[in-house]
Amino acid sequence: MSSEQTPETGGKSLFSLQRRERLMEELRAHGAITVRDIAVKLGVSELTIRRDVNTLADEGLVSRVHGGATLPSPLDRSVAVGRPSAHSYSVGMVVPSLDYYWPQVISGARGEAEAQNLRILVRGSAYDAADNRRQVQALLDTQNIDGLIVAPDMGGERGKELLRWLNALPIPVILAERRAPSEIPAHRLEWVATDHSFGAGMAVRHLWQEGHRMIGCLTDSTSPTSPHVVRGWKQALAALKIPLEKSIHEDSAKLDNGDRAKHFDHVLDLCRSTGTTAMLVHSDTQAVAFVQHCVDRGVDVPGSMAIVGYDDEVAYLAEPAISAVRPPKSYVGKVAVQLMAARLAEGRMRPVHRIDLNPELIVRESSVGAPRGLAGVVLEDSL
Amino acid sequence: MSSEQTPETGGKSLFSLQRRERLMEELRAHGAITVRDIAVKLGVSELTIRRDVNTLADEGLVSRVHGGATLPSPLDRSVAVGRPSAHSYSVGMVVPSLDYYWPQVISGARGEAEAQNLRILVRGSAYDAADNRRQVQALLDTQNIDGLIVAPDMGGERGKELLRWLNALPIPVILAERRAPSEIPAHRLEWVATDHSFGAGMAVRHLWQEGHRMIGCLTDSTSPTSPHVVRGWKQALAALKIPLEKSIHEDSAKLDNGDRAKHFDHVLDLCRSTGTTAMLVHSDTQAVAFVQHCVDRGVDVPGSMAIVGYDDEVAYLAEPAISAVRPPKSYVGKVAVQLMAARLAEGRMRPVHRIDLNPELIVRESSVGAPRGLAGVVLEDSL
DNA sequence: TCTAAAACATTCAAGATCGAACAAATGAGA
DNA sequence: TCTCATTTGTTCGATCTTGAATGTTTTAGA
Repeated sequence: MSSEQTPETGGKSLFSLQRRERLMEELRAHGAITVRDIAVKLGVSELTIRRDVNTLADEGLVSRVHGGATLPSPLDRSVAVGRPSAHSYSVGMVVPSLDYYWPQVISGARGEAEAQNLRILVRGSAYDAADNRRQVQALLDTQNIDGLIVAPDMGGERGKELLRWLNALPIPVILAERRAPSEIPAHRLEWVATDHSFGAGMAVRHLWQEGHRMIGCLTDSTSPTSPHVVRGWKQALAALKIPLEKSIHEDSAKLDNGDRAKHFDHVLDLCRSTGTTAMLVHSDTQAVAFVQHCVDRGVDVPGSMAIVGYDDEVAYLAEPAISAVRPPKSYVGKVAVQLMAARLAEGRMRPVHRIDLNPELIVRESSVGAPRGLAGVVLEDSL
Repeated sequence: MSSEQTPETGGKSLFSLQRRERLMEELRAHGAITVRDIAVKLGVSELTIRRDVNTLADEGLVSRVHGGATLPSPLDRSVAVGRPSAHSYSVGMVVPSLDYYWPQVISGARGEAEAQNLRILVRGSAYDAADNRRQVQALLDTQNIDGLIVAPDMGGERGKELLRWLNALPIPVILAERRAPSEIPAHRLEWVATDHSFGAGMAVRHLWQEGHRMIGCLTDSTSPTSPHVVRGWKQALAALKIPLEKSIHEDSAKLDNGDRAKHFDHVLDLCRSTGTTAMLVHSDTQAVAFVQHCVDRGVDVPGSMAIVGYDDEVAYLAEPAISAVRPPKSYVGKVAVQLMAARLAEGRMRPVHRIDLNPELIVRESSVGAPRGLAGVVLEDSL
């Protein structure tokens, strides 16, 4: 074959940088290269390739071996020794609220950051993609950020666009309490998120075990976690063969106090007519309000109506104390920082990690004991 | 298999560094090696292996024994210098194969175990729930296990029963490359698994970007990972709006050599009639066979048929070298041990972690360049 | 304890690879 | 266009890696 001599470069010589890039490509494809093969392939002398290999080896990008080069190996003493990486990094953190939920996440992150010798720069944002991006950009511009932990708003096309932008940033990005949907190929994004769906399922199964056979769900559709809670509730119903179409699913997101009371009465009516004896209530603040309403209406909790709150900020304050699903907020922050530290230390070779954390079910008084049913209870004047 | 003499490097010789890496891998996978076995396996003389062992022993990475080498042992006077070596915990590990896939997982686990000062006890099992349970029970009975890493068979009712049993064990249990289905409430089980579905999607999107518009899938239905690969393939097709019902999905699991050739011809016929110009082939061994078949039939790879293999054990040996999705096997083991160490250290307060790792796409020659189509290619006599 | 087989160390040689020195070519800037 | 700095190529002796040959040590079994 006459063409055997022809290098693939088609006669044009490459600059050394391009050549080294090619060399690394071959290396990534085959794991190892011989000086001879590459020299022939690129149409340059072996000595040139050897010099390239030396350069790359000095930067720690390859391991030199007699006859060629391999991907950096831990057995290669030249790279193995000099990497204690005492270098300290700065990590930006953008969260959608500094009042609710996120303080504990931040606190977990700060604690771990201290252990990992990282600096954390926190910025609050709104539940809004445009503002998320503004805040991230501000961190990138003014601070010297080595990595980013962020909980972006993912609604609509703007959310997807934001995710694509985050995925393309030159620094590692870790989502907190968010997951990129699989249809957008954010192949570099890592995340750590609570499995709210699992948490909801746990609550439903707990209520089932206490003897409840119709279990409803009250949600707050304004919260980003709400869809996951609903999904978990539905899956659990399906697994327990509770008919979904007969089960109560109400939303009292945007109601003010007066309307809320009316809505709660409506819910109690529905419970009575469907035989529902237990409710999963998303956001424990709302659960507190609902329990209060039940007590006001003479509905015994948990006797006539068992309640599990989703989230555990204030659930213990109610009378009776409310059982609640508690997301591992501080661990979300902690694990995010662990991921970031490992990513910064290990670089690209480390595979993308995506972590689910399970919440915990805290059983208090509002959900224990067999159901007595609501049938005999009359609103307005019980007994 | 033609001859057991054939080294598995397929004739390509390795550099010394790669050989030593392989040696360490075998060592971590099996605990001990004989000079002879490795020499045969890598196709070099025993003397060479002995020299490698000496080199590694000088660095304290192995302990020399008559006939081979073992992992560094505290009994070995030459390494006994600065070792606290009081193993805090023992972790059992039960995997379904010691020949395929799992050696690298075990190697990663052992490497991390050393860093975490844990002891790992490995047992091979069959791809069978009953045997899994037997092996776990044996570890529980005879060794003093503080934790368990296991890759159980999850098929059928027996698989579910096994998971429930594992979930109820008094020690922490971590699944490797397995996920408990959400319908069984294994609320204590943690896991680390490769997101094969993501990997398949990555391959499809890569082929799409290279210009392919009909992308088929060849699977091996006997493998537990196969369903995930197929799911990822289907999802990616849907996302790219490739009609699933017109796309090729064939299985050549239980075919012997002659039938396989026929089946491959059948597949090529289908490709021609559907306009399919690219295939995702599960298990890279099968991908190698398929590429070989294409070359034999005068079908140009990648010009007329682009191929991406799933898994990356031997893909680089084919001619042309096959692009492949590479699961992060050693990280699966490594992360499992990290999870276990943290669990043993922190106890019940730590939330349950469930980790997905993304595979990597290694682009080689078999998938690059725009498709030319199969239309003009005639089987049996090209040109 | 003794013996045979296997494993090991040592030496040497062949072949390949490497690197120093110098020459030639190339590209950027005056 | 010319010059200088940088990159690349050639030559050749030095160095590295591997394997065969040979003698010594270790191991397992009688």
